[in-house]
Formats: sequence, structure tokens, C-alpha cells
Amino acid sequence: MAQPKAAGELDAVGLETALLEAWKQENAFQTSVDSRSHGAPFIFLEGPPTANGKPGIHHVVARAYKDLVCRWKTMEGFQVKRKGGWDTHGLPVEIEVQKRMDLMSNEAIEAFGMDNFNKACRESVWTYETAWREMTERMAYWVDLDNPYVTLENNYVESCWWAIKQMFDKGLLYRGHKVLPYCPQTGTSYSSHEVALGYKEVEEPSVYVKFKLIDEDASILAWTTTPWTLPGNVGLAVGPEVTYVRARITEQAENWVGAGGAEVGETIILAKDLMKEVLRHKVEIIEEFQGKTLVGRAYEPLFPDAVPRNGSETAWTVLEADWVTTTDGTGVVHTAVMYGEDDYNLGMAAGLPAYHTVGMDGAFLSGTHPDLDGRYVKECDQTVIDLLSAAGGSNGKGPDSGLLYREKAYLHDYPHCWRTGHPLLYYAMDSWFVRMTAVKERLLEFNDGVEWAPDWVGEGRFGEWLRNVKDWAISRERYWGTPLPVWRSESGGMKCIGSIEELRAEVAKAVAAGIENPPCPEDVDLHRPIVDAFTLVDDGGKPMQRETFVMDCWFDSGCAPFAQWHHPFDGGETFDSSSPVDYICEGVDQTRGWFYTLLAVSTTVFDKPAYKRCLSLGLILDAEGKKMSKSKGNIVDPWDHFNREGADATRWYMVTAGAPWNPLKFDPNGVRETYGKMFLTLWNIYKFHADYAALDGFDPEATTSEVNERSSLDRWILSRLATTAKSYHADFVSWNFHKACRDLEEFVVNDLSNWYVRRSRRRLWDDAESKDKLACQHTLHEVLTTVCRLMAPVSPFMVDVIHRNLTGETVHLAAWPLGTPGELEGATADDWDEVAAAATANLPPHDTRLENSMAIVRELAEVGRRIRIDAGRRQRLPCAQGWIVAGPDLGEFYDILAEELNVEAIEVEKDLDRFQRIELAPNFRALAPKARANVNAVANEIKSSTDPTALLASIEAGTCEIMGVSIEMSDVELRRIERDGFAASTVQIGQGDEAIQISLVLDMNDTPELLSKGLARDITRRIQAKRKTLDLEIEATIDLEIWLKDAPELFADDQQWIVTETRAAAAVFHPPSEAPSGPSESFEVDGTTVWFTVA
RNA sequence: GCGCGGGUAGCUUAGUCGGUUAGAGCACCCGGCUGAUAACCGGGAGGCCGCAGGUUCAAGUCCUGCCUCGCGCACCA
Repeated sequence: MAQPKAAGELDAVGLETALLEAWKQENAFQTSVDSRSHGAPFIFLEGPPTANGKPGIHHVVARAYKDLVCRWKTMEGFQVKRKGGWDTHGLPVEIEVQKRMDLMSNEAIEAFGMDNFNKACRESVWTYETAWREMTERMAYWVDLDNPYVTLENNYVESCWWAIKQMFDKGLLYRGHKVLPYCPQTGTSYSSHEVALGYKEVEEPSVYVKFKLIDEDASILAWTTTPWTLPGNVGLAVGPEVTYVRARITEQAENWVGAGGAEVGETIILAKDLMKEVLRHKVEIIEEFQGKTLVGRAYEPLFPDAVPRNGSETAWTVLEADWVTTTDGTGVVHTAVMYGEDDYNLGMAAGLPAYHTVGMDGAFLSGTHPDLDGRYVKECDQTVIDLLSAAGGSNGKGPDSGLLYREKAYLHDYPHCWRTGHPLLYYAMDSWFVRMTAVKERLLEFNDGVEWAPDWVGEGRFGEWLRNVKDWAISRERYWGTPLPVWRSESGGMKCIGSIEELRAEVAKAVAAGIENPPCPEDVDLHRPIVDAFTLVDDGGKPMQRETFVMDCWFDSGCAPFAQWHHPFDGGETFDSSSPVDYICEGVDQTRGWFYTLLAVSTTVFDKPAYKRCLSLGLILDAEGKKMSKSKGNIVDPWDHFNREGADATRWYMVTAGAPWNPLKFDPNGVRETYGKMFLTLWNIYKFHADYAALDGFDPEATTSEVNERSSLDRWILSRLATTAKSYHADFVSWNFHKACRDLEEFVVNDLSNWYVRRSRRRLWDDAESKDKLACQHTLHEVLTTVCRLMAPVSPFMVDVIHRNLTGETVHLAAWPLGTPGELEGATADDWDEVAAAATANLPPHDTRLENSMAIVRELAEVGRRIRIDAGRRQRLPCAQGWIVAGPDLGEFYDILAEELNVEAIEVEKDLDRFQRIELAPNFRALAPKARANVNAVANEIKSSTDPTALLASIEAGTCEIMGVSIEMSDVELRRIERDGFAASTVQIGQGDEAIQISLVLDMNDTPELLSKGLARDITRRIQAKRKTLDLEIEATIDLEIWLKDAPELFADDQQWIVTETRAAAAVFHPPSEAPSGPSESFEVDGTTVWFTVA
């Protein structure tokens, strides 16, 4: 039923686009999943891309690896459902819209109307959906885009709310402060990811400030790069173990630059290590002591009215903090509670007053200082410096020299708003947190159970992150996102809403309590501002407003395992039976992103891991090794390659270019190379088989050919196929897809095309039916279908065309050649009966001896060419005799060898010494323990022996001793090398103990018969080339005329051979005296001139 | 600054437990082969294996330090 049709010329792009159409018609993806519906499930989870930018080549890479594993597992008989997904919330979407609509501040958005804005966001999300869908389809990433999960949909949001409520009920969700990078111009705090976009190197004034101790006439010196935080100072931190000094100024400084200074006799306290760097005055050290002795000492506030004490006993005293170092500054850290993370944490722990001196607009609050109130902090650096450097300092009660010791320009990277370019302020803000620190042990435990590829991402980078886990600041002061479903009353009453039903009930309750509310229908849209409008009541009957935050959009995607099914509102079974998922795969940049939030949500909500296997992909760089980014404009458009080399070559290139977790330098030339090398070769192999199969009406099912009756060449390629397939599979299992595919490519190009097909060509030319031809066709059929199946997960197009034509069935419904464990009774994605699985494999028999022998044959064929080049004997001139010296019996390959070497006869030379001499080389591994320090000297003795034969004899006799070391056979390696003066060459096959040296010797003597044959071959070759340039059909016949000059005799047999080979219907061989009268082709070979005409 | 991963030929890269002469592809040059393709074969040129030190009989491989690139964290007084 499956008689192959002839294959045409290759048009990769046409082939792929036509096949896409066929797949669509056949519903191929769904069919491939459904056909395994009885298989064990293998759960894949798609990490949702944000569809608010055009997809680039880096997206293709990630999708290629997702697809690869899913297709592979499907072929193994597992049922691999693949639901698509879209990440639709969050700042990237908002910013896209803000840019487009010129709404660059929160005020602008609110003036525009939050409902309008969110509507625009909702629409904006789908701007690039088509582009994504087209890319996804074109690259043949099989995923269900018709029923994706979408994070903005009500069902999805409702599941997120449910999850938040679980956290809330467990006490894992709390409201607190966090110091965040904040842009007063846009009124937005930024996530670390966004902050990273805006670092700029800037030079700013840094200041060394004297904090005057109350109970002593001395000052503690502290340093800051942000003078605007000084009015908020309420503490000084010292390292308890750090050594400090009390230093007295002994002399005025010379060449003082800038503001500040000190009087002779003033006492200054700072870290000993930093004294030289900081102090510009000559000083004497009065005392050295540890930081802890300073703790508790009180000092005078710099700006006495800026911050109220509010009963704090620790305010304006010295505190200890173990993170204080002496790498820069003075070893004393000025602490302004609200404007630094460390400061804030220290302030909370020590009970410092937590008051802002700066408003949300970035200006000093009124009451800070008359000269500062109401001014933008970044413009006040100089004013602060002036106030402090004035005699007595800002309050006039400091030392005569003022409170400023020095100012110094300081160059550093500082975060700036990547939208407005303004410097960001670290600012303590209200925020909601998930208490990740409470589940740290569980996170680590679950992570240990994950199979990471590569393992160091899990143990190293991700493990490190988890060991230092901090509470997750999960709220954002934004508009477009999953609203935080917590309502709060002024008295602190709180309620977390976990479903629409609950929301409606609470609204009803509030209405019943007399609070007006908008209607809350069953399909109420769970977005701002709609949900903001509901006022609920707390248990005491007090009105509660929603906390106006939205969730970090990473929280949304972290909920994907269950929210995609609308869990638990769908009944809960789907998630319960598909958790944790078996496989996820994303770029390594998701380590702290999705990989983390999946685990974080799963751990806090379900106390369970989220995934079992995680493939973490390396970054995609451009050909120069730079990260691909929109701003650099170096993004490669996947369509460039889809439309030129096709998706197959693009995908195969990506996988073979390096390990999946290594950064990939995407080189467009590499795709071209892959196309030419792998796919064109594969196609031509296929074409060779299919064309003759069609011509001969070959039907693999109607005929049979017993493998053990086939030629050794057939059995060899089948054995190579089995070997390659097994290592291919093993590499897949260990995530080494690159190795697997490189080896398979090597097999296809080298073994299959360059040897098997080349050697088999004549077998198929034969018009007559023969057992051998049938054997060859069955062999090609088996090898090609198996190669197609192996390649199908990586590059699904061409192999499907080939597989369909050869077998009548799509490769995507075919079984994995190494077995289908997923179909086994009781199998799971993690566990199956190995023996039963092996029985489902379908591979030809191994024959290691045959593989080894053929390796030698091929080596010898190459050696023959080398010998001829060295001896200056042309390839087509036959040699009478070739001798093989040593090596295993290659008798069954003599015909191949004779043809490859172009020799009349092959003989095995038993007398090794006739053509070979020996050399001895030391075996260091064996020799080193015996000879110890003398190993090199002993080795030299062995290497440089003038009579290796005699040396060998003495070693064999056990009487050899060099420098006191007795040498045995295991201490040396014996090498056989051709003797000088022969047209010969020696090769080594194999390594170590199994290595053998084989020499090939060619007889260089000419006879008239050989010269005639050689000439005939040269003439034939020229005529064949001519036939080709004339573009003749293979069956077409020609009329031939040949003239010769200075030629050896061309015997009748050889004339006839030329006639047969060139399909000459008529041939005239002119006598040596004649020369052509009309136009003709001519060439010269070894002094002979040949003219010929082809008609 | 801390952590992770790299640095091998002009480019892309392989290199196992430390072991003899560091292997391949692309590009380049020369030659060959081809009813066989953009393929293939032989040869050539091209390597301080990032630098320095150490361990060792022996280091691309192990150790230490440094330089450099990428990523992540912190950018912090």
C-alpha cells in the first residue's frame, strides 16, 4: 500500500508551508495528542509570554525546546496536552499604553480615567497576538492556542483571588513597609527588573558629617552619598567587631578643597582602617576600641526639628549592625529610616522613629528646615552642604568648624527612572508581602526534588536565591493587574475575598448594613476600578475600602498551574491530577521570575512543589555575543530564516549549536550551514531511494528481505543506526539534545550519505530485479524511517514528508524507535517497567564487529588516497596490487576496498616485517608508578631506542631493565609503521589497549593493461561530465567519437567499458594518427591528449 | 562588591579519570573525487588552551590569585 513516489527537487520553504496546510486540514496536532489518549499523562506547562511585543528568535528557541520534549514524549506514548497561555497584566502593558497615549504619570492616567486606561490595556494585549500565533504555527510549535489560559480573564483572576485568600487565611499575607526605588515624577515604585533598565553612572557630592556626641567633646564621622537623607537621620550604625579610633586633630590641613573642615584639637571617631583615606588633617590617635563600646551613645540631631522623637529611646544614638564594613565611608553608617532598606530594617528592629522628611512628590515636607521645606530633594544637595558646613551646623550648636568635615565627588551607578530619566529615590512605602521566610525550609525541600537541567541552576543560582529568600513584596501601586482582594477599614479590620460569590455576599451584607454599593453581578469584572467601588463592612460593621494595589504580575503567572483550569471552581480534579507538572522550560532569566513564583505560590497555597523537571535555557545573543534587545536593534527576525532555510533548519541549528543551557550566539550563517549539510543531504538520500523505489515499484510491505541475508554493507548501516539511535535517546534523557543531534547529523551525513549511499548507488542502477537491490531498498527504507522518527521532535517538517511518502503515515503518529513506555500498563511520567519498555523498541540488530571492521575499511580507503597523492599517482590509474598489513580479517570488504583503492587485487601480507617496522612508546599510566621521578628518563630511553625490535624482544623475554625499572609489555605501546621506501601508510584504529596499527601498501608498477584501464576511466569521467553539462536524461544514449595522442594502448575491453558506462549507442575510436577535424572537447592526462565529441 | 557560568585557530566549538602529537566544522589556499549535493576526500596554513603562580614524573584538565565577558544579586552607607 505504501509505494513511495518519486521525490522532486528540494524547496524547503514550499515543503513546510504546504505541510502546515495539510496538518491544519488533518488537525494533526490534536490527533497526535488524542491518539495517545490511553497513554500515561506527561504534564507540560506553558510559561505564558507577554504578547505586547513582536516575537524574536529568542522566543523561537524557547518554544523549540518546549516542543521538542513534548513531541518526544508523545512519540513515547505519553499523552502530552499542551494548553497555550498569555500573560496579559502588569507594567509592561501599562507602559506600552502610556507611551502610545502619552500618559506618562499617574496623574495623567487618573485624569484620563482608570476605566479608559485599563480598557486600552486590555485591547493592547492583543496587538501582537497575530504575530505570535503566526510565528508559533510557522515554527510548528504544537500548542493549543485556541483554548489558552489568559491571565486577564475573570476565571483566571478569580483563581488568583482564591489563592491569595489561602495565603491570607494561613497568615502568610501581611501589610508592611518596604523601601523601594521610587520615581516621584511618575509616582511609581519599580521592581528590580525595571530598576536594572535605568542604571546610570553619575557623579554626585558625597559628604563626611560630624555627629557631635552629647556626653563627650567628640564627633562621630559618617559618610553619605545622598545628602538629602541627612535631615531624616535618626541613628548611626557601627560594626560591633570593627576597630575604631579616637583621633585628635593636631595640625590644620593644607590645600583644603571644598566645604567643611575641622579645628585643631577637635576629636573625631571613625574606623581605624579608613582613617588614612578619610582624614585630611594630621591627627594623633588617642584610643583604639571596638564598635560595640560605642553602642548606646547619644548624639545631637543634625536637624533637630525634622523628625519627632515620639518616645523613642534609641533615636539619635549609636546602634550596632553586623553588615557595617570598612570597605568605604568611615565605618559608621548614617541611618535615615525611611530611605534605605538596611536603614529601615535596622530602624524597625531598634525602635527608631519612622517618619518621612520627604513627601511622595519628592519634596521635603514642611517642618524639615526653613531652607529646605517644599523643595525637590535632589536639588537640595548644596543647601544641605551649606547648612552643615556653616559654623555650628544647621542648628548653630555644633563645633565652630561646622558639622561638615569634607565633601567629595563620588562616581557611582545609580538607578534612574527608565521612563523619565530622573534619579529614583529609595523610599519606604506601604506594601503587601507574602511571608516567604516562613516557608523557606519547604521551598528548599521542594527544590531538592526538582530535576534541573543544568543541575547547577537548581543547586547553585536558584538554591542560593531560596536560601536567602525574603518576603515577597507582592503589591504594586498600579492600575492594570489582578486587584489585591483585601478590604480594610480605618480601624484596621480586614477581609480577604476569595471568589466572586464571596464578593457578592459581602457586598450584599454591606448593603444590608446600609452602605451604598454599585450592583455586583455574577459576571462582575474583577479589575480596577470596578472592584474599587465596592465598600464592604468589617466584623464590627465599619466600612472597608479595597486596598488599592494590584498584584505583581509574576504572581499571576505563578498561579498558572491551577488558575489555567479555574481551580478550584471547576471542581478541582483537573489540577489535582496534573500537579505537580512534569516539565517546564524557559530562559534562565526566569530563575528569579517564573521558576520562583511557581514554586512560591505552590508552596504557600498547596504546600507542594509546582514542577518536577525544569529546563533552564541560556540567553540568546547575537552573532557578536551581545544580548538581543529591542533597544540595541539586534533582534533577529525568525521569518528571515523561516522564509529562507525553513523552520526545520532553524530549529535543528538552535539545538545543535550548543548545550541548551549555554548562551547561544545566533549566527545566521549557521542556519544556512545546517540547511546545506543536514537537510539537503537528507533530502538527497531520500530522493535517491524514493526515485528508484518509485521506478521499481518497491513496496516495503509487499516484499521482505531477511536482515541476516543482506550484504555486510546493509548490516553495517543498520547496526550503525541502532548504535546511533541508542546514544541519541540516552542523550535526550540526560538533556544533552545538542550531543544527540550532532551525532545523528554525523550519522546521516557521514555514514549514510557518504558511505552507504555512495557505495550502494550501483546496486539500484541495475534494471533487473535482484535480491541485493531489494535488500538495499529495504535497508534504506528502514534507516530513513527511523532517522525521521528520531528527528521528528526536533525538526518536524521534512521528516514528515519523507515518512509519509515511505510509509503512508505521518511521523507524528509513529512510535519512538526506542520504545513507547507511555503506553505501558501502570506507567507514569516518572516510572515504568524498563524491560517491558525495551520490548517495544524497534531497532535493527547490533553488530559491533561489523562496525569496527567498516571503520577500518573506510580508514584504509582514505589512506589509499593519501598514498597516491604522496606518490604522485592519479586516482583513476589502477594499481595492480594492494597489501594490507596486520589488522582483522576484512575479506568480506575486499570488493569495496578494491574499488575504493582502485586496485586490481587485495592481499593480506602476513609477514608484518616485510613492509612494517616497529616503534615503542611508553605507556605513562603503567610506567609512572614504577619509575616515579625517573619516568621521563625511562620514557626517553624507550622512545629513542635505536633497535626497537631488539628492545621488544627483551621486554617479551622479561629481561628488560632500564634505570633499575623492569619493563613489561604493559608498560609500552607497540606501534607499527610502514618501512621507508614503499608507497605505504600506516593508520591507527581505536585507542588504548585495543588500538591496532594497519599498514596499506600499494604496488606502483604500471602495465599496459593498467594504463589502458586508467585511460578508459579518465575518458569516461570526462564524457559523463559532458553528459551532465548537456543536461541529458540518465537513460539517454549518445554518439561518441574519440581521438588519442601519445596514448598507451586502449584495449578493446576498455573501449567497450567506456561505451557501456557512457551509454554510447555508437562509438568511434580513431587510430592514433588521426586528429579531429571539427570542433571537439579535449583534455590531457599524464602526457596523453584526448579529444572527444558527444552527440 | 558577592554568587553562577564562560574565555581553546579569523569565526563557531569538542576535549572523558590529569597521560604521549589539543580534535572538528565554517572561511581561506592547493590537490583530488563526483551520473553525487550547496555534498565529499587528501593536504596546507592558522593554537602562549585569558594571564601569573602552585601541586605533579606529567596540567587545556586540579588548586590559588588576577584579567576579561555574560548573567543573577546587591549597588549599599
